[in-house]
Amino acid sequence: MLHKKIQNISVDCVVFGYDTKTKSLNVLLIRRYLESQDKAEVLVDDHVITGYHMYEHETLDETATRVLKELTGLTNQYKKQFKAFGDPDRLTGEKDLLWINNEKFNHRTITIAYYFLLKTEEVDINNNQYQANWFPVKDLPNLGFDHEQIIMEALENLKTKCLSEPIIFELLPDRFTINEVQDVYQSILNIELDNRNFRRKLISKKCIIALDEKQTGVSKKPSQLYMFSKDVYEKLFQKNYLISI
Amino acid sequence: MLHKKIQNISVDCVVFGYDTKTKSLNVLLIRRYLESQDKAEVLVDDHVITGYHMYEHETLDETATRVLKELTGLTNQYKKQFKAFGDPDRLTGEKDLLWINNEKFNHRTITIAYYFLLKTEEVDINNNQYQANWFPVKDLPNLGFDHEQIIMEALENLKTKCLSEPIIFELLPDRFTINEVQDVYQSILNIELDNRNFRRKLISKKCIIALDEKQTGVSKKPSQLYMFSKDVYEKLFQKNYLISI
DNA sequence: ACAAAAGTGTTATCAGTACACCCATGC
DNA sequence: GCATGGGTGTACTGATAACACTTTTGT
Repeated sequence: MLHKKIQNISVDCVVFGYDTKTKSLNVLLIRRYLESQDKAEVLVDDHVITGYHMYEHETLDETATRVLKELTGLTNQYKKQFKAFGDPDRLTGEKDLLWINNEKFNHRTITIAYYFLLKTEEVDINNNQYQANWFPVKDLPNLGFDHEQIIMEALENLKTKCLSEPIIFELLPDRFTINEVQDVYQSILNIELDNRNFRRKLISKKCIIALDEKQTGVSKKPSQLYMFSKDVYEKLFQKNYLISI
Repeated sequence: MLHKKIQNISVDCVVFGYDTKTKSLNVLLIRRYLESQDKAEVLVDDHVITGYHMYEHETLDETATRVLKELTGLTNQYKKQFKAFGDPDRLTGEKDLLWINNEKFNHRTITIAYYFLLKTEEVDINNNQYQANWFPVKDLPNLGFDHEQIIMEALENLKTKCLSEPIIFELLPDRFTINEVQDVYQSILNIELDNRNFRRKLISKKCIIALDEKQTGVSKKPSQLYMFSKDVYEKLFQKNYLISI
């Protein structure tokens, strides 16, 4: 009883990570692979985001947290419920039908979609059963179900939200350089920023704290490291009601 | 088959309207009333927002549109899906249980919540079966289920959204005064704005068009009427990526 | 010494804020 | 003629945007 699935409700999770090396915003996808019964033919071989049915006893947030933990082992990551997807035809692609029949899924399932922001280096993708891999949002592979749409809407929401809340730091290591922050903004928003102006603006914030440390192991001028203090941010936060329609 | 209910999924609609007379942001609520079988006792007498089960063949947006139409007769109103509510205990208040048992509802129902923005004067609340009435968001009556939470989260979303999109005009008549717009912002955001600055800012926008008309039937200086041109707005729109964390 | 990325300053323009009085109308 | 809300102008301040060169390090 306690772990009874709700057959027609699932939670799907778009997991965002940022790769500082390639300066790419990535999504964690799992492989969807199905052979015919005689193993002569590959019926389905593409990718999906991670998700699972809701259990009777869970809140939506708990389901999302459980799904992320199962994939990455991580808990306490930034998460945001951003939209429910419930079109009657959202699972009716040819390969989706093959997959659903094989897995005995409900054809009429609505999904509550979350996105997570996490530090790529905290995830060991080789250490899980799902053949999970990072893919750049700018170059996604073939995706099953309506998952491309879900990822794109997650990204839209993230674009808006990163402008007004300091969630960008969820994607970076605890100690980061100013240029890394700029790179993440540029990757998410798909724009170019002026380095001097950006640097001045960011450093002027009290919640961005310069550390007594520089980068090591780089073959160039090592850059100053900073941290973000959520504590300071929350103490100084005041909502501004700037109407800009 | 076509109209088969999905028993554990509903769409609930927070209907916002603005009363220019009382300068109040209102929510349209329906009465929830239940007597005991011998009619000797009133078991439930409070209010809820409007909602209904999703049908198998519908998208979520279609369900929301249908629910609004049934309550108000209106279609084509601004609507926004803003959150799903799925706590296991969201329908477990004492009166909620009485109500659910009487209506044969599913105890474990998740709801996808929408809010609508509409022009109060377009709704005839006397002309429907639900005993619907407007209530100020600042002075809500007792609400059933988790509907107070749903309304409050809808309001939070509306607060954020009205700062960056011209949705405020959905709440006003087609022809409005600048001061009316200011009043709506003040009601939604619960702040005071400087009239001169607000007026200058609004009039400077090309999508706000002065009409060759003034108010009539007022016992004071009649004010200039304006309209909002969605057309002009969309032509001139450009996203600004102002990072303000 | 060279390559590679880090870091730095000034100016012009625009937007936001604060603030108090006169105006036009209906009664 | 008076009560009511409508409408107006200016000066200050802070933020944004545009723009090119020097510095520091590892190799």
